[in-house]
Amino acid sequence: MSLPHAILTALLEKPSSGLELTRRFDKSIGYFWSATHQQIYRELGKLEAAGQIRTLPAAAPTRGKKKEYEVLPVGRAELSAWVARPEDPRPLRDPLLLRLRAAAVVGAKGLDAEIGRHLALHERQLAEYREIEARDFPRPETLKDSDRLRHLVLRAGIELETFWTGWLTEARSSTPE
Amino acid sequence: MSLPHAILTALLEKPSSGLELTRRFDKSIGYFWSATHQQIYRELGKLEAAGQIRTLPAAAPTRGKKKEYEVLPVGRAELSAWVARPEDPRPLRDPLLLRLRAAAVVGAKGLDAEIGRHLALHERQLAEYREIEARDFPRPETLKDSDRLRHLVLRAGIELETFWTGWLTEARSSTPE
DNA sequence: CAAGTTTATGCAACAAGGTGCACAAAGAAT
DNA sequence: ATTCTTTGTGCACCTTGTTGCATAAACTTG
Repeated sequence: MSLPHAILTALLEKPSSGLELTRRFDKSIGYFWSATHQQIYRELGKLEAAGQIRTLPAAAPTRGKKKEYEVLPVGRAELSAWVARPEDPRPLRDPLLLRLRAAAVVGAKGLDAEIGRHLALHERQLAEYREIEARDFPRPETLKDSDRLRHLVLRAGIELETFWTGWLTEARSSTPE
Repeated sequence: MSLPHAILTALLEKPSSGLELTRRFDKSIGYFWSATHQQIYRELGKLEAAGQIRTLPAAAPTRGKKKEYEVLPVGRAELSAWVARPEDPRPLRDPLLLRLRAAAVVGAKGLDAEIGRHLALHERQLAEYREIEARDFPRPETLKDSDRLRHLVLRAGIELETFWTGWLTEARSSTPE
């Protein structure tokens, strides 16, 4: 139930078309809530039908059939209410941890390669987050409220990737075979 | 694509019926791959049709009676192959981080209560993991391979919950309103 | 032993996410 | 000017996960 709220947030930051949203999801909100373009188009249709967003007909800049959406007051109210709505954290669901557990039963043959591969991926993600932090939040103690929240979210990403790289390094050195 | 492998792992540790699996998922494998009983029954049917598991002879076919399953060699081979099969980590998907992001746009009213609630939940989970560690792995340096892998998985859980409690504590103290 | 509870299996329907493909228009290449 | 590519929207279908309900046997209790 979070995709519509992710879209509302993105549209409030800047009115956009479906494809623009898809691209912006790839680099900002998508870091912690990814979505394909089909998901986004479908959801835009639902949100429009529900009266939470509408298309901006006048603002079409030459591109073919492009449709730009903006958030209506009802949509903003819904998002605002959702921010405070109780919702339990999702239980952890990680295939790699499951694989270690399986390896404890059938043997860890070939697992070390996968661990190394994941380690490299997480190291890259961590580096990317750190670049964003250096670029967008050079002076964390002087942020206004909204930017402090954004920085907090980024910190979560950084700390999570830090955990993974550390844990995977440990795992690699202690995996049999 | 991980549920069948979770079930194969659980069945290799101990042949079980559907309901027994459901209960065991609630406390061990379910910590990092949860599943409802309907998911499990459906998957057991598929695995049996695929010839990876079979019912133990003693069981009767009709409704209401217990059916015990065990893993066949084909199933074990599939699980073993899956352990080494490349599979990228899933992108992070966390509604609470999304809510902070939304709060940066529409205001953080009521968010602090949710953060406090999540903090309590994660603290409880962390305490539970630590109890399991103290009970099952009192001397981590003397473990055999299979137990070292299980301990590694538990460590991941502990470190993840440690991250969340720390991050949420920080978030609570720096959330406006 | 009749009635209710617990244990155990399973179907139907739905919601959410994801893959593949179709189609239409604008711009670039030959 | 015709083909090719890119941009942009969207449908159809499939898998995974969840909710609610149905059914049947076994155990419990007055």
